[in-house]
Amino acid sequence: MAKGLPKRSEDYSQWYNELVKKADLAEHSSVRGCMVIKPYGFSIWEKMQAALDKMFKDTGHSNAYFPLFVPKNLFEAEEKNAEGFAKECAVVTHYRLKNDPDNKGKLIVDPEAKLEEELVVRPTSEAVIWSTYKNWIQSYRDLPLLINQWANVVRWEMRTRLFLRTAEFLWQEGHTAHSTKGEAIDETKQMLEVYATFAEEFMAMPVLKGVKTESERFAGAEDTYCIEALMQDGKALQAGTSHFLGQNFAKAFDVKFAGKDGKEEYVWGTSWGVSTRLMGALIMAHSDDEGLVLPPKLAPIQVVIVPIFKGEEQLAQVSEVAEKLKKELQALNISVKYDNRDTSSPGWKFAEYELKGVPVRVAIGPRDLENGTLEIARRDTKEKAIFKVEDAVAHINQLMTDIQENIYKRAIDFRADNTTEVETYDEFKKVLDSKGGFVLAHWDGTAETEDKIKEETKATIRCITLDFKEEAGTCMYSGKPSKGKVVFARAY
RNA sequence: CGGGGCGUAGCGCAGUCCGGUUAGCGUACCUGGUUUGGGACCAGGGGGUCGCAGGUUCGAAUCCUGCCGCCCCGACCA
Repeated sequence: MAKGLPKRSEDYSQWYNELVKKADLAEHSSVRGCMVIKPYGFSIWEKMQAALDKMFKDTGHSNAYFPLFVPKNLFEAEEKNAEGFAKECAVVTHYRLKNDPDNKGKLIVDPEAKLEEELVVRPTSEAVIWSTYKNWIQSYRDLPLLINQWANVVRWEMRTRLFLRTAEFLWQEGHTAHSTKGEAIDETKQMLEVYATFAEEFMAMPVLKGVKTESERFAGAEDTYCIEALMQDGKALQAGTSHFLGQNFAKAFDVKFAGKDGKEEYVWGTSWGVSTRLMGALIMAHSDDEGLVLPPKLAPIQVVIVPIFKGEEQLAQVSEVAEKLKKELQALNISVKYDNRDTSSPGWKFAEYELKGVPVRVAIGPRDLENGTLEIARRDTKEKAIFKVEDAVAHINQLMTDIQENIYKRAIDFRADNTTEVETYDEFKKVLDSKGGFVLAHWDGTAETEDKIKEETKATIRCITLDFKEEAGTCMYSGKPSKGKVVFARAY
């Protein structure tokens, strides 16, 4: 077990916190609730970005960038949205500092430099973007408008956790405008599919696709679609959302287009986003008491080669084999690190790369040189085996696929084991307290019932899944009629 | 915003209750040597505004007052 890393079974949340820090993903900054994403953590995020960005481009979207600041009058234009975020907005009220006359060397806010119109630091960009779209859209020929931006946003959260909820976070937000309702809904669903595909194929993390209930819906949206993942501690995590905005923002910002018939109509909108929260999801979906377990497709280093040697001469001999292997793997587009530092021992390196989740480790030592072999270890199962040097490349290449599939399968099995259907409220509570996970139960469709359940059990309705099957029943809480079972869980 | 905790070397901590050598330990770092198939060892060395500001005292990391910051637990949320 990794030095100083708490066990998941003893304290899951401490395990998470420590892992994030020890694996060099991120650390707390001197600013409350904000984090520094460290190079290793950031390179995972970059890999996520690259994969997602390609998927966005492949579905016809273009990137753009809109400002960080939102004038208050713009921000409040869409009332529901403004209301929803009002409690957690950072606001810029002044534009200048000056020397403190009473305290040499210190600065104070210059009271004379008060802004007439306060600027809200964006908690999301609908307001700025829709006020811009007003100028970009005149006719049906300008539609659809398919824009994404990679940006930071600020939400003044009361309680924060590295990656899972920070006051400032990085994300992408797609904002599209369409001429018909149907097209906008299709876009909303398409992007949900993109997210689900990304989660499953790249993060190796199975997700439920569904629709949020009214109380969980994005403020200002008609419908919020989401992907929900299950973490190893049995809590659910919303990993991405895609919103059908109807004409709400178009009306708030007066974005109309002339149709072929010359009639003016409001455009239909969508917005969708995933954030650095995905880092938290990735960590909690696969990692173990030894450290991170990264899917090969997102691992900054896919293969690490550790030489075992005495003296420079031996290192040179080992290096010959190692460098050759490295080149051959790189030719297959596999990222390889050859760690030939003589400043730490092989054992130390083994532990270190396990902590960091490197999928495959190769060790080459004098014994191997004699036998023409090397040792290959996989992070997900901790299996080690000796291979002929000439078989290594093919085997490692195969491992990239195998590990990706194995951890995905493991996560699917875990989710299956932790998804429970219940009929009664007693059963519901028992499952929540014993194993957690997704709990499927009948619900009468009212916000009141949902609230009561949340209050009493801390579980929320994660979503009504897209493959929701109609099945008459009675609500486990109120006994009123229900159309089918929805997914409950305690969530992050 | 409530409750709790913490702030002493890069990191992790002891020392604070009960004031008193030159502020200590582990780890990391530097030098030299021996090592290296699962977090090596020996020897030597460098590194501190004890969170900040006042106060009490012959003397403050330690006591008093005020402030600041961060973390954790709750209410709110992606």
